This record gives sequence, C-alpha cells and structure tokens, in this order.
Amino acid sequence: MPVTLKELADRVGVHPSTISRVANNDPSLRISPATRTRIESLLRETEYRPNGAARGLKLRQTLALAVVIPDVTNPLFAALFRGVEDGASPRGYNVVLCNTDGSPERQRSHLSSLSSGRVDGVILASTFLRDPSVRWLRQQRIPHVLVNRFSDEGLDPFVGSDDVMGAKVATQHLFDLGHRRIAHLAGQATVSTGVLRRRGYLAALAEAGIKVDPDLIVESGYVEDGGVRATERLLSMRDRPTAIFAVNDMAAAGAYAAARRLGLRIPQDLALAGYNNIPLASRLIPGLTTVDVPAHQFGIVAARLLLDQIEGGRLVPRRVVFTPELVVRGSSVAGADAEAPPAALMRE
Amino acid sequence: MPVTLKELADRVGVHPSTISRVANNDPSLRISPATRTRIESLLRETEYRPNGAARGLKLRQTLALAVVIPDVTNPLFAALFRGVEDGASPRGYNVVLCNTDGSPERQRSHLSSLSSGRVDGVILASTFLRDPSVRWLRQQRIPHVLVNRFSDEGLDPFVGSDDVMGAKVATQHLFDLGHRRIAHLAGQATVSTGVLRRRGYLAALAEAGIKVDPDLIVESGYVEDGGVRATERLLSMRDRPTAIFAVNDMAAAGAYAAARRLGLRIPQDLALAGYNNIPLASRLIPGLTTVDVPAHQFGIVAARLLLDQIEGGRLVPRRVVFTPELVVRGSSVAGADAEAPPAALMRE
DNA sequence: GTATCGTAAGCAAACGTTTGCGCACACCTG
DNA sequence: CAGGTGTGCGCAAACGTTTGCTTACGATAC
Repeated sequence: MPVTLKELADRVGVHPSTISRVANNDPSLRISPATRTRIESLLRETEYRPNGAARGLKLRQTLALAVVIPDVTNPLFAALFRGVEDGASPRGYNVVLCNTDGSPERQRSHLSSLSSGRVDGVILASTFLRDPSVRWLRQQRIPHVLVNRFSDEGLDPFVGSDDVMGAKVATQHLFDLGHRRIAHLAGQATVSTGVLRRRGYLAALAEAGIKVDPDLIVESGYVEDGGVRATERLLSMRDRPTAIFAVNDMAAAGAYAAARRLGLRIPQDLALAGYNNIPLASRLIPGLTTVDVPAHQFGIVAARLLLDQIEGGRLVPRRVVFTPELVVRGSSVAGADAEAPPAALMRE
Repeated sequence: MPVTLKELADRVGVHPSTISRVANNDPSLRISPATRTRIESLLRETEYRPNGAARGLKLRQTLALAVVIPDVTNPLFAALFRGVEDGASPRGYNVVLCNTDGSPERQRSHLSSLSSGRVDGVILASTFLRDPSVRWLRQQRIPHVLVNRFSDEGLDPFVGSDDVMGAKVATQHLFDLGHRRIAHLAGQATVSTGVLRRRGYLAALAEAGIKVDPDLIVESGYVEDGGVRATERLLSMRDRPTAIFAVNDMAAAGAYAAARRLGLRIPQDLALAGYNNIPLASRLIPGLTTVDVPAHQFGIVAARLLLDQIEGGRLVPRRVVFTPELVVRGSSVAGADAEAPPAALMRE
C-alpha cells in the first residue's frame, strides 16, 4: 500500500537511487535544480516514507527504544516514560514500553524479544543489585541506561538521584521537629534504593547522636500493603516511634491506613515522611512530606544519554545524579498544607 | 553482534535456507533427524534470533503495535495500555506507546512517523468525533481499533462501554436518592463520550419526568480545573443544584475542591457522581460514586480485535460494548464508604 | 542396465533501501 | 580536434531473511 522508491522512480523517469539521495538530502549528490524540484514535489505529494524495515536492514538501526519498567500504572514510572518519550520523540525515535510486574522472567523475556535488533537501545528502571539481565545487556553490548536503581555499581550509564542524601535529609527533618524515636520502613536489601535510603537514614541518626534501635527498622517493601503491616508492627511496640521515614510514598500511604486504624492522628501522634513525591502524596490528608524525585527529568536525561550512546557509537559509562529535595507537608508539620492544593491537571 | 543465518550455516555445514526452515518449523521440510538435531542444538546454543528488520522486510510485518493516547500519566490510559500489552505480548507483539497530550498535530505526527510500516496496527484512544487522523487510517487501510471514544459512528472497529447507559444509571441513582435539581458537568460536544454521557443524563431526567434546566448543564471538560470552575458557577446560582453528575472523575474531583472551598459538605449539601472509576475515586474523602469503566479489559479486547484484523487479513468492523457498572461510595450516600478501603497495591 | 521415484538439501530471487563507483555527455582549453 | 574537467545521473551490491523450485544421489522396479 505505501509507495515505494521504484514506483516513484518510474513516475518521474529517474533512477531510484537518485530519489533516495534527494529524500535523504545527500550532500554528495549533484543534481540539476529542475530534477530536484520535480522529485521533491513528488515526494511531498505522495507523502513518501521509506520503508522502515528496509531502511533498518540496510542501516542497522530501528529508530526505536525500549523502556522496561515494572508497571506504568504506577505514576512514578508513567512520568518517567513521558520523559523518555519527550526526549526521544524529537530525535525521531519511537519508544516501546515493556512492563515486567517486577518479575525477572518477564524482564528476561521482554529483553530477549527485543534482542532481535528490534530496538536500538534500552532504558531499564528498577533492576536489582547484580541483575543478570543487566549483565546480559552489557555482554551483548546493547546500549542501555539504568534509571532510578542501579545494578552493579558504576558499570552502567545511570541516571537517578542521591538516595543517601534524600533519606538523610528526610530523617533530619523529622529529628529537627523534635522526634527522637524515628522508625524506618525499609526497602529490600536486593535493591539499590533500599540499601541507600536505609544508609541515609542511619547516617542522619548517627549525625544526630541517636543510637540505632534495630527494632525500629522494618522491611515494608515498596507497596502499600507492606507499609500497613510494617507500621502496625511498629505501632504495637511498647515504646513506639513518634515518627516514621518510609522508603517510598506507597509504603507511607500504608502507614496512614495503619495509623488511622489505631486512631492515631498525623502528625500529632505520628509524623511521616515518604519518598518520590508521587501525585498521591499531595492527595493524602494531611499531605505527605516526602522527597521529590524528578521522574520526568530522569526520563529526559536517560533518553539523551542513551541516544548519545547509540549515535555516538562507543559506550561511555556516565552517571547523572540529581540532588533530591524535601517537600514538607502536613504529615510532619501540622498546618503545613497549603490552602486547597493546586489541582493536578489531568485529562480523561 | 547478533549471529546471522549465514554464520550458522557455515558452522554446521549446511545451507542457510535449511536452517531457516528448521527455525521456522517449516512443515514442508524433509530433513534427516541427524541434521535436524544438529541444527536445533546450534540454534539453542547461539540463542539465534532472526533479524527483525530482515524478517519484517520479507514478511511485511513488524510484530509491533502502536497505542496512541493522550497521556499515560492518566491512570485510565495506563490501565488501558497494560491491557493492550497483556493481550499482545503473548502473541509476540511489542507495543510502542505514543502520547499526544490531546494535540491533533502531535497525534498526526506520531501516526505519520509510524506509517513507514513501523507497526502492524494502531490502537487509538480519545479521538474526536469526525477525526481526520482516523479517516486517514481508514484510507491508508492501516489496521486500527478505536477505544473508549469513537470517531465516525460505526465505521471503525471499536471497544468501549455504553456511555449513554452509564450516564443514565448514575443520574438515576442521584434521582433515587431524592435529588431533583441534578446538574451535569459536561464534556465537549466534539467528543463521543461528551455527547453520549450528556444524552444519558438527559434520558434519565426525561424518564424521571424532570424538566431540563439548561443552566444546570455546564461544560467542564475532562480536567480537574474545568470541574472546579464549572462547579463554582453552579454553586453560585440562586437555586443551586443538590447533586452533580460529572462527565468524568477528574471533573468530579474538581467539584470536591470547589465544594470544600464554599464550605459545603459532601454528600449532605452536595451529592456527586463521576465516571471511569479511576484509582483516585476511592482515594477521595468521601469516596466518589462513579461509573466503572474496565480500562484493562478494553485494552485486552482491543488488542485481540486488532491482532485478529492483522492476522486475519481483511478489515472486519466490529464493536465491542461493555455494560458499565455503578460504584456507590460516600459522595452520594453518607456512610457508603467501606471501612478502610482495601489498599490499592502498587509498586515503587 | 536403464527408468522411476523418494529423500535430503541447495539455489536464487525477492523484500525496499542506501551508497561507493562508474559512465556518458557537454563544455572548455589549448 | 585531442585531452581534460565537470555535471548529472545510473549501476549494482549489500543488508538478513523466506520460499518456490531444482538438483544430486541412492534405492527400487522392470
């Protein structure tokens, strides 16, 4: 159905290669202005687009990228994807989206399905520490960029934020408010954000001269449900914490539910801080104090790193690390919520 | 980098075509068990994957689909995308995601960038009535399926829900609760959901014997901000409505903000119903009564329709219309919210 | 001993581009 | 008019598969 070079060539009485050169603006082409305009107008008229497969075959490039994430349904990753698309689209690349639901097999299967040269590079979020898939990408020399979480420290191009500092700032914030028994809903030790944010939490305590109580560190994982259970455990202690720093906002949202169930007021009876600043954070009542992670920026930068890598040829490991920022809301400071939070703008 | 047929052929001392036939399980191939196993083990060992571009060129198929939506950041579309991927992935297709932000030019540009045969088909959500892009798809005979909104009635394969019925049921619900002045935050007249849901609203009023007050129908569009402004206008009337049916949940969320600002209690002073049942609906306090739209199912079914169309060859227009279901929460019936809404499960 | 047949695999074209060279023609120079 | 220099474009290979057709070879039949 789409028009081909040969057809055009017949219609304008010229060799296909000439048309190809005109379409590609080949500077080495010497051509009479007359033929050139004739060809150009034909190209415009027919809206000629070179066949992607043929072009890809010859040029060994697909003009496509893959983004592999656990779940777009999560606003953090949705924003990340938008960033990637916004970075890649102007440069002519399409973006295929792969959801893994956190399952390594699904991740593996997606990557292998893409490995038949169906994308020029991969952006990978939420890998594990020492992730086999990432090693495979390295070994296959498939251009890739890790986002948010890294795998083997420093071996891959990476864009993320300073998780240690973010966690430290959040914890210090709680300390500055007078809290001395500060708990941590922790992420898994198999994930970089988990270990780094825990490290930041510990660093803040150390700096404040607070002795660490191991009972105050409970693994909640990154889901709301885990946050509920972990918080219930914390709040049922004899000497319960007055504040909690959660590894992410979903776990913190779980803490809200647990606190409400026990009749505790936030922030008077329990202060909370989360991580990521997903849209939900400002929707909760009171608003959730959290560490902002510029997911959209992550995407843009990751796309740039990847495309530079692809178009530049050689793999140049490079890390871009953002400095996170604390967003203070009512979950830590009473009355901190702005009057009528600015309505997030969303379309149907 | 990836291994090619010719290389394999050299390594096993056989012609490339034979390897191809073995890899593709060509039933017309007669081959000795010995050679077959020799080839098969080589294929496994090298993890051979045929080059996608070459295969696509020969077979004129890309094994890729495109999903075109306004914005993945919107949970409704995120869920829709997941459905498409869940439907397409098992059948070997990748899915490229294109966000248009509602701009027809961006939609056009995405479609044209895909038109170089870079996808086998397109799933399009949120088109306008009489949308030029859709007509272009039809004219180019590019396999496509419309979701949620349709364009020219009945001309394209479509999956969505019965918007008239959904709106009617929601409005009737408000009527049954005793409300007589029921307003409508309406969608644009250029969008199928806008006109159909308005039609459902009107039908319910007619059936209830209520005379329509044109002042009670205000166009809010599909965004929160529009909902705020439209509701403010409604609530500042001398004889203001006691209930509002909003064209979607975002507009309804805007109504919450406007009501709070005016010190009105929901549902006592103002009852609300929305549409779509996005995750936010159950997060609002009180929970938002709304019409559930099975976005994930939409995606699955749309993928099936599209793949059948692609693989089956001829275009068979077909419509799949779901019957929507009303979800009653606290925004219409005081105390309807379940104790501690089941925590939505999300990952970081 | 030749014709027939079945088995096991090879040959080569084609898919639509891109691109390094080459070729024909015209024009200029001496 | 011979030789040189541009100009304007054409030729053909190559990218990695797929697939209809052909071929080589050994066995069986007559």
